[in-house]
Amino acid sequence: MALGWEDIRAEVLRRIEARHWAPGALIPTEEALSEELGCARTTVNRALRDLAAAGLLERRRKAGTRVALHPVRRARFDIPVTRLEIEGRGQSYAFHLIEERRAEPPAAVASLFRSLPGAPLLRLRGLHLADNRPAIYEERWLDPAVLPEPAPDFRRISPNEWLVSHVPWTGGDIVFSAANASPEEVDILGCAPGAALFLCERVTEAEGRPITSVRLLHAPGYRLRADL
Amino acid sequence: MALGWEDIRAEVLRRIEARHWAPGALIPTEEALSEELGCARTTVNRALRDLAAAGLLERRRKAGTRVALHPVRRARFDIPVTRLEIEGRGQSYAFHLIEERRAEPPAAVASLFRSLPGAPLLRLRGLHLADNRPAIYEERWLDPAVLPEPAPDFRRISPNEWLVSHVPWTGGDIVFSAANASPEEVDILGCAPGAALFLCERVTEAEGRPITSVRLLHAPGYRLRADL
DNA sequence: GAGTGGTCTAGACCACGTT
DNA sequence: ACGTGGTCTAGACCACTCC
Repeated sequence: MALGWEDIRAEVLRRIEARHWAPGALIPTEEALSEELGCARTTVNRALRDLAAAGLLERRRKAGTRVALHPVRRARFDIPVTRLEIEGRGQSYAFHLIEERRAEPPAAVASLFRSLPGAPLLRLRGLHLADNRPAIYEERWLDPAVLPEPAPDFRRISPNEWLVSHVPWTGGDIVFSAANASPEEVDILGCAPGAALFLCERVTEAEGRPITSVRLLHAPGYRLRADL
Repeated sequence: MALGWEDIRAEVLRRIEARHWAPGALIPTEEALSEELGCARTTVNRALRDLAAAGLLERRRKAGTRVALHPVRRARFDIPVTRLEIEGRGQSYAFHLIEERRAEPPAAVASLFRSLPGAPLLRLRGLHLADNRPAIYEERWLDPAVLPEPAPDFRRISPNEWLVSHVPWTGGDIVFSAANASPEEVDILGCAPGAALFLCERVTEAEGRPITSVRLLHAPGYRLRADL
């Protein structure tokens, strides 16, 4: 015998899909299921917890466990270091620093960082190359407080890679959208005028404080893959 | 006392961020940690399993647990039913069916569905409206085997919503990209010629077999938000 | 108040993969 | 071969929340 929690999960999933338990309906308690299926309640708990995390069940103490009425498709994807993403496609990687200077950020960025007037941020612009062709154009604002003395040489290591391996992050936001290439971006990325570019805007935080905000413009043809 | 697994996770996270355990370094075994921190090994296991799922640790039997060398940013987002997504923004929702017919799919789709020649799929095209303005143009191929008799009326309920609440899914793929609007899409979405559109291509499977493949073109201005 | 899920414990066995 | 993580068990207590 020896039923594992994955077996229990499979059985519960089967009953949901067979509409043995209808959407919105209450399913038996963990204890009842553990008796029926012949395993410990802990094992049932593990299985139901997993299905709830996947969005198929809704659980509340005392109220019990229900089959989700509107099963949410919850997708996940990994955002690797840009260098590894490119090398993972079998291409060679290079980073070209376009600009590095201290500057007053625009109002929107300043309010995000809650930075004081007169305390400039670090402005970084650069280009990630795959097989020596432009792949991603990056515009970044960075809180200089996270930099050590002496500061890293961003001509040798991209801000992306340096940050990932030197500054512990605790969370952040990402927004994906599409944008037509501006004349300057056409120039930098070598794409057609007005080409549709995949845009990723990311704010990374550590301990509740924004560390860096970055705008990543991907050359035409970029695809972001995720699993359901 | 009564340390919970979240306390253990917090302590381990603290040591990683304080570089008490360097990236790539081996950390103590579950048993050693449980003794040091004064809890059961199960509790340590739960904490380390969670950190591994978040991409901060790498675990292998016998080899032990290491601090990830290149912490992967693992992002998650929910893909709700289109109607709920639009209504959630406080806008009114409507769906307009443009086309519904049986047809032989193009080769790429046919091979995906492993469908036999002479067994046509259902071709659906429609427009999701937010506040009576075009929001998402949808082109879909659907395996008619999943439809009941009589078939649902897709003029009243969008294929998206009907599928989510009637056909259990077990997995799938999503690919996001950016595309310039074609003349036909300009016409349907009422956008500028060549506008950059956010494109979502999704294949949904049940029990390892593709059920539906859909191409969703979002009107300009669409943003997909995710959490790190 | 009482029912249900959330978690902890201590011990045990097993699977895997490095050595 | 053997060390490490993966999991199961049985029992217990607690937290939340519905009634």
